Amino acid sequence: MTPAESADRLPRLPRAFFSRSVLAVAPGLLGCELTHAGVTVRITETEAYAGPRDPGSHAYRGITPRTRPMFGPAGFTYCYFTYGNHWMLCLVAGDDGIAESVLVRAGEVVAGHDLVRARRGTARERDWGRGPGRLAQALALSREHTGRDFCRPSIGDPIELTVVAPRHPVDPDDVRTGPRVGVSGPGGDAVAYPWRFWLEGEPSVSVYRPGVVRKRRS
DNA sequence: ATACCGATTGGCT
DNA sequence: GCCAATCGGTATC
Repeated sequence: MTPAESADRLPRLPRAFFSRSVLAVAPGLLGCELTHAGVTVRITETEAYAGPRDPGSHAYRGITPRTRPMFGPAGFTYCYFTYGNHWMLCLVAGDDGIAESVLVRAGEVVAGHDLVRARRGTARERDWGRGPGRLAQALALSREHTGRDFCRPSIGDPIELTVVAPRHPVDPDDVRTGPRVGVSGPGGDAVAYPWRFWLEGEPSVSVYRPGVVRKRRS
């Protein structure tokens, strides 16, 4: 079965799925299958970022050209570039005007192995989607994929990205939560923001790394 | 116009 | 475990 065929067996998750609170959407994406550019991954790790009141979010300082998709309706992508090398994939959640999004941090490659092998170079298979930068590279996502409607792609401007429900149900006992990875400042607070979600025992889940402590810019 | 920095990764010790 | 790479976005002057 080709990746496109497997993705087409199940309907896309509807916009209503993403229009809920990001704290429901982020864990709800675990086990779901994400397909883009010939590759399908099973999502194993996500993080929630919640609006201008969340100091760990890019939306904390208000709307900017880069973060604009986050302030729009659910069901759109927010892709951004960081550290001079890496693209990240976020899926916008919540209501229009509420800046919420889910960072897709890791996934297990379930289709399109040959494409991923070519895109990820010498990396071991376990590392193909282990971390948000690696995952975006496996899925061939970059600047042209931000701000795109993946629930109802517009005619003539297709984004070939689909998210479908888990092929096999996720056991709730396998879902773990903890502090977000690499978030500096108060947004990395393990008690106030335990907004990282992952599937226990999955080799593709990225390693935890605390954010660097630095004083908050005024 | 310029300085600072990051929701990371890969290579090396 | 440690650290350099690398550059666009954002803030600041």
